[in-house]
Amino acid sequence: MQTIAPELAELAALIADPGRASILSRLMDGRPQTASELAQVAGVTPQTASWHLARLARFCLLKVERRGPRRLYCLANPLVAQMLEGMMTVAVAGSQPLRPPRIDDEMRRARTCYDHLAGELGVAVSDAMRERGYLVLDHEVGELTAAGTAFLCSLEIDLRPSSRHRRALCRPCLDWSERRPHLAGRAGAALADLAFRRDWIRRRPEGRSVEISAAGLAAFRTLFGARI
Amino acid sequence: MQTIAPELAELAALIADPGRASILSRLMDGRPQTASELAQVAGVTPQTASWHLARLARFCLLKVERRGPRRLYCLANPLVAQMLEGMMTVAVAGSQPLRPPRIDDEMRRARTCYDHLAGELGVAVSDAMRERGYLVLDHEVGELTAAGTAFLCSLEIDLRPSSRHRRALCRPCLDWSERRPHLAGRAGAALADLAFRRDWIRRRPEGRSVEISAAGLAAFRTLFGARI
DNA sequence: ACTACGCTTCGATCATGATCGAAATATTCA
DNA sequence: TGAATATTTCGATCATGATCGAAGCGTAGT
Repeated sequence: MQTIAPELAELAALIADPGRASILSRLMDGRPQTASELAQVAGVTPQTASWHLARLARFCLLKVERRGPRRLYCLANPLVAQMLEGMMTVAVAGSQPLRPPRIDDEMRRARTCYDHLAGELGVAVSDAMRERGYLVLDHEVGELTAAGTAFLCSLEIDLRPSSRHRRALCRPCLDWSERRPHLAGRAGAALADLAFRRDWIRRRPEGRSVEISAAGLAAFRTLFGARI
Repeated sequence: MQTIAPELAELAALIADPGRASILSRLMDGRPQTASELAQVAGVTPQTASWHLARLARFCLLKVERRGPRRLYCLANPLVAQMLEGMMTVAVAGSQPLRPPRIDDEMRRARTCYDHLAGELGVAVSDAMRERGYLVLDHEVGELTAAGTAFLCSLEIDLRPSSRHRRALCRPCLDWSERRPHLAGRAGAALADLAFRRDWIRRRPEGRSVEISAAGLAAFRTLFGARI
């Protein structure tokens, strides 16, 4: 019986190293990062990181872009991000009984998940939108209502599909720190984009977590009705 | 920065062994199987398989049910199946350039993917339903149209949600052998269930692949318009 | 209670691959 | 062209975990 089990094992082995897992996890913030930065994140020397990055890129998990003397790495495509999403969801569930849930507070509070909001912020915004009837969001399925579409349009959020790749408008993404679904898909990405543009949230120099500005806190509370 | 990278790596390491990958891949057919069967699939001795199974079960990737002197193992929950789906999709894409795509012919022809149809059959049926306007199916998003709902109802397919877990009615699952999406979710599961009940397809004693009966071939062609 | 069978635990062996120092390569800027 | 910096390649070392034989355990049937 020929199956894809060998390929599956090969892929898993690629993620099974703590250093590479850290790199992939870090790249889930969607921003291209240099080999040196990723070496630091992984807690290994640059030459070791280089070896890890080469393996990940050879398997097309990573895309590399040469910018001057440095190389910027990022996840190869949304499929990889979605796969990691799924694995993280199972990972926290599976390792739960043994390990105390030691998650960085800033990370839990607010972060980006590839291209959309996650953490308490992401879940709170999604919950609020659901309560207002803008959204139907489940562990497996998500749908933006007419009212929700109108609401997002009133915020000048562009929900038109990109020409390149067709993407789901609205889909759930299981938040691994909150263990509840939050909004992902084009709508989630557009919302995060808006939040950055209006300076509601700012990327912290270190890590995937984001800082909620005072204006952002007010906006999420009043505009969305988020309890945060 | 505390992340879930360690847990992610731990989970990946669990799948990274060829034997365990074979076991997980095999269990994707949705049927509980004994430790001995799985040992044979993995190509290892029973005591080695036992060790693998214990590790998988400890991480809650597998559920075990004691039936007499033997133990039946199956995937712990649909989340695990969906994660493996995602990994397989990336795995075939990533390892493609190097490896010749040596996939078992029967497997490619028709198989089950956890609870729905896959392979040429699964894709052909999904394509046909799409062409008839029953279905909108994309790499990321799926929707059953009113006509599609009516069609499935006319086949006496029960689309009511199960009380236990809410599940998506209609979602795409990327077929790793065909590299195209096929129908999954409650609708896909119900359709596969119907196909088994009407003896359109039969499980082969060995492996995950299914055999299409003569009646099945006729049914898929005439009822669905599938080119298969 | 005894036997048969499926499965698991223990112990020892062995192979794969992660790591880093040292050195080479590539790119930009002066 | 030469210096500075980022990154990769090479080589040697070392640790983790996969494997199977042997033995132990638990369940079902006689």
